[in-house]
Order: sequence, then C-alpha cells, then structure tokens
Amino acid sequence: MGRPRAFDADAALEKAMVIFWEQGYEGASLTDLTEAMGISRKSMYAAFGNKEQLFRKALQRYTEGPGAYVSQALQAPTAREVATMFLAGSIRANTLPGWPTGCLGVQGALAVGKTGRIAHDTLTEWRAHGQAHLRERFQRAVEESDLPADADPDLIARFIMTIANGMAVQAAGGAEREDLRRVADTALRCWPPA
Amino acid sequence: MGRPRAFDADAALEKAMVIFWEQGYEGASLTDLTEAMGISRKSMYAAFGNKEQLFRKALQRYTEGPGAYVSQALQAPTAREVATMFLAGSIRANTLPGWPTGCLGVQGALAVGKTGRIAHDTLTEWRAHGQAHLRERFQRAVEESDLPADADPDLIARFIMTIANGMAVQAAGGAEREDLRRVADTALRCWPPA
DNA sequence: GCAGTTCAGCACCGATCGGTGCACAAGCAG
DNA sequence: CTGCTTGTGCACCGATCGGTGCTGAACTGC
Repeated sequence: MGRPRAFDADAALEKAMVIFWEQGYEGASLTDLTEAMGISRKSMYAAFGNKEQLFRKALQRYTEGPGAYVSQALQAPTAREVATMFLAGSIRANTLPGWPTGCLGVQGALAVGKTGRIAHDTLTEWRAHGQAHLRERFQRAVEESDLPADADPDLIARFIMTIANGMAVQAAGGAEREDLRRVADTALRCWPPA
Repeated sequence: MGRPRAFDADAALEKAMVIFWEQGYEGASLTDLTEAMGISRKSMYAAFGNKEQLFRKALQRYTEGPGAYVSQALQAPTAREVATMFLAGSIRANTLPGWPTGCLGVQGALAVGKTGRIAHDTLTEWRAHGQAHLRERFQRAVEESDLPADADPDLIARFIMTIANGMAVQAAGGAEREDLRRVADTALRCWPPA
C-alpha cells in the first residue's frame, strides 16, 4: 500500500552508473547524479540508501551489463580463447559508442569531477608525452636497423606504455614488486613485439 | 630585501608531491597539503600560486625525481634495452619503499581522498575478484593440459589483467578501439605467455 | 636606530559537499 | 468519501572545499 514510485528505478540506476563511470565516485556529486537520474535527492535516498550504496549497485549493474564480457570469457573452451575473449571484451567495453570510455572499475577512482578536470587533462597529456618519447625512440631504432624495417614504433610504444599503465593500477591495488617484474618479463618475452 | 621565507620550498614541494601521489588531485585538500608541507595556506599561495600550479610543480618534480627512469631508459643503446629499462624503472617507481605505491601520472587522478576511500577499496576488490576468476580458470586449464604443466596461472592472470588495466587507462586518454585491438594482439602473439 | 617589505597565522569568505526535516500531493484499503 | 502510508520537491543542515584580508612580527637596506 502507499503511493507507488513514479520513476523507473532500473533506468535511474543506469543513469547513475554512467555518471560514476565518467566522473568517478568523488567526482560525481549528488546533484550530478540526481539530475541525470531525473529524480530528487530524497527519492534517491529512499530508493537506494545513500551515495555509497548507489555506487555499489551501479558497479553491480556495470558488472552485469558492460562488464558481462568477463563471465562470458571465462566460459571459453581453451585458456587462449579465455584470454583473447577477455581482452576483446575489455576493449569493447572500454570503447562502447555512446558510453563513457574506459572501465568503471578503473575509472571509478580515476576520473574526476569538474574541479579535477584540469589535473585529469594535465596527467593525460603527461602520459601522452611519455608515450610520444617512446615512439620517437623506437622510430629511431627502425632507422638504425635496431628494429626490423616493418616494425611499428607507434604500436610498440603504445604496448609498452599500456603495460606500464596497467602495472600502475596493479601497484595501486597492492601488487608486489616481484609480481610486476614477472609481468614485465612476460611482456618482453617476445621481442620485437610486432 | 624583505623577510626571507622561513621554510625550504623544495622540501615542501616534495611533501606536496607525496600527498598528490597518494591522494590524487581532488582527494588532496589544501589542509592535507599544507599540514604535510608544514606551512600555512598563505605561505603556500605566496610560494606556489594556487593548488593547480602546486600540482603542476609537483608533477614536474615527480618527473625529475621518481619518474627520471623515463629519460634514462630513452638513452639506452637498443630498443629492447629501452623497453626493458622503461618497464623496470616503472616497476621501481611504482614500488619504492617509503613512498606511495603506483604512479603519480596515473594515481594523480586515480587515488581518492577520505570520502572516496570506500569506493577506491570497493574497486580494488572488484578488480582483484576478476583477476582471481581468471587465475582459477587458468589453473583449470593446467589441470586439463590445455596449458603446459609448468605454466603459472597466477602470472598469466596478472599479465592479462595488467593489459586490461593498462588499456582502460589508455582508453581514458582517448585511445581508439583499433589501437587497443593491436595492443591486445601484440600481447597474445606469444602464447602461452609463460 | 629607522623605513620598507615580506612572511606567518588566524579568522573568514562564498560555494559546494553529502544528507535530512517538513509540508504536501498521490495513491492504497476500508 | 475518510484514514493512512509513502513518494516528491523545497529549503535547509553542518562540514568542508579552495582561496583571501587582516594583523603583527621578522628581516632587509640605509
């Protein structure tokens, strides 16, 4: 009994997920969230508890929606297909047209709100500069025949930088130095990588 | 002429760098920063301008300090040594004892302040769960002889997850789907990776 | 000594944060 | 219709944000 709710809680949760995805937890203010969800603060609290619980539910929805590739990949018949499907699904989820770029699981504490946009852009540029330096160096290596003539300096630089970026996320999650060292060794087992 | 400043601006900048490194730009409040620097807000503004400029100077100091491995690696004689030194330096900088873990260039917009700690931990756990599922699946592959008996499921899972994490950072920086696809192909060119 | 200049500390600014009390409207059971 | 419950919107809470005006002390050149 009582008055039924006048909005679609599931649709509202999806809107909230998008805001968290593109702005991160701290960067997403209650005003941002409720405006996107099209409901009042009070309705949000009544329906979802508080901001933290809303975030958890948004993450769960992400896992079942854009992040469903994880469980799908795990069902592949061979280990190689698991890895291939996992990475392919990750790529797809990271670059869905009409959706925020990147992964909510990383982005959620990587993206920033309005006040942090400056720092976000500064760091994106900083990483791009580092990658550009690598690319130029590998370009030189091609010219010096240190790398094969058909090697792709841009790809190699991006590959190495991707490993480094990934290791930074791993380290933020508590990975030990020896863990990372073995990852790097694995990445360099085949050289040149392309 | 005039009264000289009573604190070491360079030491203060280093303290600020550490706070940004472990708490991110938005997560580092002026109170956090000035307390760590041991100076008043007014002194900070007089010496560094504002929070944004302080962040830029802290990033520059990071580049010249813990991040100096980048320019060092670029001077290596061969491309392979460049890649090896770059990754090794990245690992070292990500896991310096007595310093924050991870990379300021990623962390600066990844880590969060007090209010975001909950989300940060939630996401760290979320990523760890995904990696654990991968590990269990690769463990099964070893038991099924789909992977060699000496394959290391933990390492393979961490390697794949590191690529995925790195691609998420790349995507947040604007990488296209095709760019990421080639990175993933590169990572899977040698299989099994260990 | 003096005058000039700059530093440091405190209180305070408006804005925004996450979260809530209250009045009222909307729908239920009888 | 009358009670009763519950969703909704508005105004507002204390806390904190980045940033500043003011006061006085500390140091310089003369």
